[in-house]
Amino acid sequence: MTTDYRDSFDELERKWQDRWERERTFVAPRSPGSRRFYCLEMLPYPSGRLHMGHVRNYSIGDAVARFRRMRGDTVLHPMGWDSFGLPAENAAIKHGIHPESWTEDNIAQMRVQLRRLGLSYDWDREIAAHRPEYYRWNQWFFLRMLEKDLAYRSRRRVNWCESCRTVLANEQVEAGRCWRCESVVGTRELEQWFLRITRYAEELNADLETLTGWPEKVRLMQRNWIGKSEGARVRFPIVDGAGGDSGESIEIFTTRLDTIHGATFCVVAPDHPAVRHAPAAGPARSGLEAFLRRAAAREAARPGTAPEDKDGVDTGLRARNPYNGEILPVWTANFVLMEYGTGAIMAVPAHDDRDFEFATKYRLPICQVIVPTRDPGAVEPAVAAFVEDGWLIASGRYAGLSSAEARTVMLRDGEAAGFARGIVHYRLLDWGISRQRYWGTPIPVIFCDACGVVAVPDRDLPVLLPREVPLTGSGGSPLEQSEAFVRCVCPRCGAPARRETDTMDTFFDSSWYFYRYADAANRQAPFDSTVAESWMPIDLYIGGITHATMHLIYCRFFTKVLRDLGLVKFGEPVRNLLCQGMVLKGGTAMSKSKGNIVDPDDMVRRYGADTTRLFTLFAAPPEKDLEWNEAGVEGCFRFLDRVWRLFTPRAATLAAEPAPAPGDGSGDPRRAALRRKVHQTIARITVDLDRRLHLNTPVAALMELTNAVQDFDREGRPGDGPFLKEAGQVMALLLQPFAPHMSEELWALLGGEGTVSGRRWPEADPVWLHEEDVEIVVQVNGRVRSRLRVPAAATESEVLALARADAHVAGHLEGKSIRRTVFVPGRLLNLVV
RNA sequence: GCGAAAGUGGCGGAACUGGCAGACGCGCCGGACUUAGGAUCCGGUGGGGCAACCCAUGAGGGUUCGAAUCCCUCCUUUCGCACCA
Repeated sequence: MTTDYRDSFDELERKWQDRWERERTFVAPRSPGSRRFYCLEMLPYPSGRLHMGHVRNYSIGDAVARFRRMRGDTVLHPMGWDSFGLPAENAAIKHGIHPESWTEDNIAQMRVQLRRLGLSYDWDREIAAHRPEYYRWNQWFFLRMLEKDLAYRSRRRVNWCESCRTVLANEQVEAGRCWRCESVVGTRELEQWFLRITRYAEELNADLETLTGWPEKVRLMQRNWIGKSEGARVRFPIVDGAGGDSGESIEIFTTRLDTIHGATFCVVAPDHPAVRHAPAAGPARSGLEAFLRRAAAREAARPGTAPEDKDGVDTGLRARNPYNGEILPVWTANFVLMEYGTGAIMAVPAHDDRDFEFATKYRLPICQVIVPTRDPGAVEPAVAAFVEDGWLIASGRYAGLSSAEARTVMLRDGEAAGFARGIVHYRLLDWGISRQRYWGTPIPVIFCDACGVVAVPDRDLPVLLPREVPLTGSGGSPLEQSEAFVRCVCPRCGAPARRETDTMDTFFDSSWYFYRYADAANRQAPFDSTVAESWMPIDLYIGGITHATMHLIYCRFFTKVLRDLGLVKFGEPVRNLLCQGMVLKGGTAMSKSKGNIVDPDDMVRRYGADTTRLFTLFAAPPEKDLEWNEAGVEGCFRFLDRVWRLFTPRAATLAAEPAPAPGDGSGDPRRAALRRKVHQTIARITVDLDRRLHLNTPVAALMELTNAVQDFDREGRPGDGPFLKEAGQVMALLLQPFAPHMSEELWALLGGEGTVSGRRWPEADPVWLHEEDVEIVVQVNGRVRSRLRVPAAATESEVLALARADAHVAGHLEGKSIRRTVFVPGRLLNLVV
């Protein structure tokens, strides 16, 4: 007796989940053999509830992991928790729960949810960032970086989010707003710990070239973020009223040294030191002060955003262009930023859009020195800046050179004369990791009045986060309130000392966690190098695009540091990166405030894990956004239901049938067609998973196969058993990546040996892959006129003869002569008349 | 503004290196079985004539025997960056 799929999926899915766990099916060995596959999904923050974005992410990863396992790879597929961070602390403040219990409760809940989805994780390797056995290694890495001068302390103006009451790294400020709470970010001057990621700027940029398994989009975003620009610094001496050197100078940064003869003024940032040296008296003075007030007011109103209009004023200072001796006025204006380059520029209105706009507004001279062709006729007056490279004119002895040549030659001359210096500039800034919050890794340093900043010795790690700390959400670092934590003795001199009370940015935690998975139980070291190297780099890393310039730059940086510490031999942690799209409902991302959340538990309860997973894979290709559609979920459920009804009522009978021999059925067109479909489906799905990472088309192929079996079965005949059995067993095997529970159940019912999870992926029998008869499309002048069934091996002349005889074709050939024929064997014949 | 990606039925999406456009699913229409059906099964489903043909992959042009696919121009959408010198 059989039951409805609707009544049995829950029990069935739980049964297989229990069995996988009991048999430790997905536990990976300590080190893999030659064929390994590290399949990783970005670790979640334990918010307490899984959302559909997680389900999609993990369904994609699980499909790949299960497929690779069946293909014979030793697969590492772990899961863990990015469990430090602000929400736990906020929950503690709001509800009076300790962040630790809040976090652990959430983890427990989410683990249950993940298990119910039947994801093939090796839970033995589970990690959680907030546990001392994990974060002690954060501290250990920090100390290594301190030794290498990769971590340093500096007083700086930093981004400050008032709402989160903490510092933000540059990467965490998006258009002037906090990446987490979206409130406007201000600045504060604070002593902070920084990681010298800029030391790796060049390598981080150059190695992007080697990341061929990454989406172009992410590489581009990183390239922009690193912002490499090659140029020169040039010193412009400040001259006094008589034209003599004042002894002062301003240094400008330019990437277009070739245009320097066209400089007609200089511009410094409003907060540039030179502004303070502007003449103290004279009519210009009041204008300057008014401008500085305007700039300050604008900055206070909308910090960190670009002003709407260019605004500036002549400082009264004069500078000499060292390349041609020309005396230029020095302006200060709101479009020049102190944070970039030297905070000062030479303005070349003829060849820079911003300079052009500014010069036009203030009627400053525009002087053309680059022309688009080597040999221009008359030079037209500029109506817009010509910003491309070209050839130099009006540039003294450099006239006639190309822009590129000129940059090289002029830099060399300027360096020889001592007023220019070639530099490579990066937009990337050092990573500020200090956070004035409780729920994070304590930074392992001690301040001693006598010895200064002292590193906590390795033997004293971990520096434990004290449990009882008042959390109010206001004031400085919460750890300052814990006397027992703060007071310590200096490890160097033994005098009373104070501990650092800031904690680490949680992005530190997630920058290396994938190494820990490789050797999660290690108590002596963050990981054993040999073991980690046997699994790393990650073969496929799956997550959202949101981390393109944060996590994914930090973790590349970290791996380069680990390499330089001698812990690993490679410099890039991720071979292939898949950025999956978002899950939308009604065209926008699901969110509580919009009230358009679809609860994964609800879906699993109503349709089961298989259906829920199947839908997330089927409804859209992985990298595109997916619109949640309940009717589509029903469709996936119906598909599984159909598979169920097709095979389970007679599973016992089929189980007793023999498998068809390799050539069986070839004499019977109906049976041959089914076997062909079965084997073609194997081939198709294998290619899609193996080479293209397409997950929606394999599901479609499985549906087609089901339809074919249904059609075959409609006119069932005695002796069909072996053929149905083959189809059912192949179906069971191919379903494993997409609907693993149904896969196992079907396999078991059809008398399959062992479990599908423990079996090899099926091989398509080449005999059934090629069709004996193929349909050839006959075109006349590129338009389809007929279709012919011919033997696969038919030659051009044979097909041509058949085509001429075809009534449809003949009608279009009447009264015309064939000028040319194009024949694609097995595909098409095009007659050009 | 700069840069990137993408535009295919009513909808989600197929179409490997240029070779049958619309696989598969949803929705819709018709039918069967039914007391009933939002279950299941069968048939149909890009548009126009409804027959043989014509028109269709954002718009326009080009290359080609042949273009959703390659090239050019434009439009739209999404994303990223946004005075980066």
